[in-house]
Amino acid sequence: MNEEKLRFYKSLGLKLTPQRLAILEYLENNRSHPSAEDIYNALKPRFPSMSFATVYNTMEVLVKKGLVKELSVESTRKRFDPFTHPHHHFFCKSCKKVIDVGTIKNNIKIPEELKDCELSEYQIIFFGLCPECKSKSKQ
Amino acid sequence: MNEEKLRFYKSLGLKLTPQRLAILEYLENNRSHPSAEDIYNALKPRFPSMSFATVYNTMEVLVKKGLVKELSVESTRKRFDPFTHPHHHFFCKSCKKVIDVGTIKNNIKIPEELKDCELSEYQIIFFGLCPECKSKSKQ
DNA sequence: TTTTCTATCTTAACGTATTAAATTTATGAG
DNA sequence: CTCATAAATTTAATACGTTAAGATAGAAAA
Repeated sequence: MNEEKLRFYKSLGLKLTPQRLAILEYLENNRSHPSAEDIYNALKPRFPSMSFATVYNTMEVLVKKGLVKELSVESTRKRFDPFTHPHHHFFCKSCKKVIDVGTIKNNIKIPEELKDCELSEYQIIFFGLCPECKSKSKQ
Repeated sequence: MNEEKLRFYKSLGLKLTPQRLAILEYLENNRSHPSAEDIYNALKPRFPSMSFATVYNTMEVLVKKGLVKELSVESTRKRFDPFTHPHHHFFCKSCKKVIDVGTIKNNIKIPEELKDCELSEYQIIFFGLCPECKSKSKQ
């Protein structure tokens, strides 16, 4: 990771521990949608003493800083999205894979019902079977 | 609950036990978005022996039959929606309340990325603070 | 009514997320 | 560079939501 990146993370008020740097590195240019366990497993080899608490703590900080988004595609566990540009998602009900979907052309109008709410964002989630699971289910 | 409703539920192949009838009755004309616990608490007074397993089992059946939808607004617990007409949702990050939003005028085009997927539905979820939590946060 | 079959209940286990306390570490001031 | 401090990590325990298995009860069918 280069100097500029390091300065950037520091400028956010983040203490740069080896574990955090490893998590940041893992997330950089990562277009998957890892669960806490995915992150934990990925870093375990390099940091055998690493705990889930560290993963959750770090991810909470990163979400607050806007460096990562939290997905609500599953109702049993958190999924994180390191790609923060506006986009949407598909969720495969069978294999739990998430597929990125570009922004939807027709821009959504803010519904009348929400005129007194403070809106921060919206997500569109498509549900179904990914190509692999689709063909498996037809056998 | 009237005869017609009973016949309808039976026609779906549902065995009509008192607990199920109570859950169905609770859901009828219910425009909230209960969690399993909400349902459990609502029925506990009438059915002190009722267990969570029964709630989950029944809801699973109802979701399969299409009488209830499962929402993915929270990543730590399930929320159910007994109102199955097409519509979308707002989720308050603070009090976890869900607000219904009518269908969005511009119909969403199926994204190119998903052309090989088998799509079953999509959800649009707005996130932010509901009017109450918004005013509280400004004090 | 008797039999069969399914739903329910209880209990326990599971996966995931969160918390508290004690220890260790990064950082900035001196 | 050393030290003091605040912050992060570790460990362990705990909370929460969900699911599974076996025993029981109850509804439907004959």
